[in-house]
Amino acid sequence: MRIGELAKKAQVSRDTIRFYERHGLIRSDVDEAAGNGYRIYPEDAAMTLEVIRDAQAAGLSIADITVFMGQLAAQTDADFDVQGFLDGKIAEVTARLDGAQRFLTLLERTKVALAKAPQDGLDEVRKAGAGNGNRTRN
Amino acid sequence: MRIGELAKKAQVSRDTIRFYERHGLIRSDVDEAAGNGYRIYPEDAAMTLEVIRDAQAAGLSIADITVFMGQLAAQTDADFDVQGFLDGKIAEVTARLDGAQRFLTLLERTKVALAKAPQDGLDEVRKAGAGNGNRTRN
DNA sequence: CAAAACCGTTGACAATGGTCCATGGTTTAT
DNA sequence: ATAAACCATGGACCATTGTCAACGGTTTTG
Repeated sequence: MRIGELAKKAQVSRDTIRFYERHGLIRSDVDEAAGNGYRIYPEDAAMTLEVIRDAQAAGLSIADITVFMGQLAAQTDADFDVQGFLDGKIAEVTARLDGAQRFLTLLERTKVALAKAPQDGLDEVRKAGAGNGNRTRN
Repeated sequence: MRIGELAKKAQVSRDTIRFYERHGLIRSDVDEAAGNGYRIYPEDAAMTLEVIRDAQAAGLSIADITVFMGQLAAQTDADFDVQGFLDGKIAEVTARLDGAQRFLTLLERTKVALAKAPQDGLDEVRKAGAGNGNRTRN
């Protein structure tokens, strides 16, 4: 499919797709049949873009995602510690997920407290504070 | 406490603290007693820094966090739709959390698959694809 | 067929979140 | 008392993640 269709399907801009492509996250081939220089993107590209979105939500950088995609595509690099890389990322993402979850709880508590007592009454929230959204460490 | 102590306690650089302060996320007062220009940070600043970390993990921008902190500090702004803001952020964070969770699942599946079949055998993972980490939409 | 919509490439621009450096003063440890 | 460690301020600098503009060609549509 052409870039415009993909962009619409995946809800990202054409420029973003090109940006990802420049960084090796997506690939396309020039349509040799039609002699225009147009590029054709594989069907699964839309799915790839979803994975990228999720990976970004998980806090991975473009560089990280590129590595991960490389492994998914079986670019077996020999002497690159995939398990190490994956373990590292799993740990990072888990930590980030915990933090995000904690913050979501705080947001929700704030909302309730603020709805209840429009002017004040946030002290409970403030006291509960940073911690305590199922915290384990500390 | 002084900036160095806070930095150590919260595991961020002094520069980062100053950066946050410039953006209104943290505040400090000049120590008037001691006539040096040194600044004193309140005890709860370390906790604030933890909240900031969590909020960032949840994908909020510094600007967003500033607004949120303002509300927590009861900077009641009148005619600012706090509930709307909170609802919006809760929705955003929830979505991000879902995406991150999905990606974490993918990471874990990849790890297992790759451990099992060092050379290939990623097709199962690839086929399961983007979706399917408890997805609701689509 | 003409206008509108699309495509490619290149390179500049921008916002975000920090980090680093220079300068000059203060405190603490030896 | 002197060096090492700390502090403040200001501004330059950096990577990341896109976005936009310009230019020229192609396809689609009315």
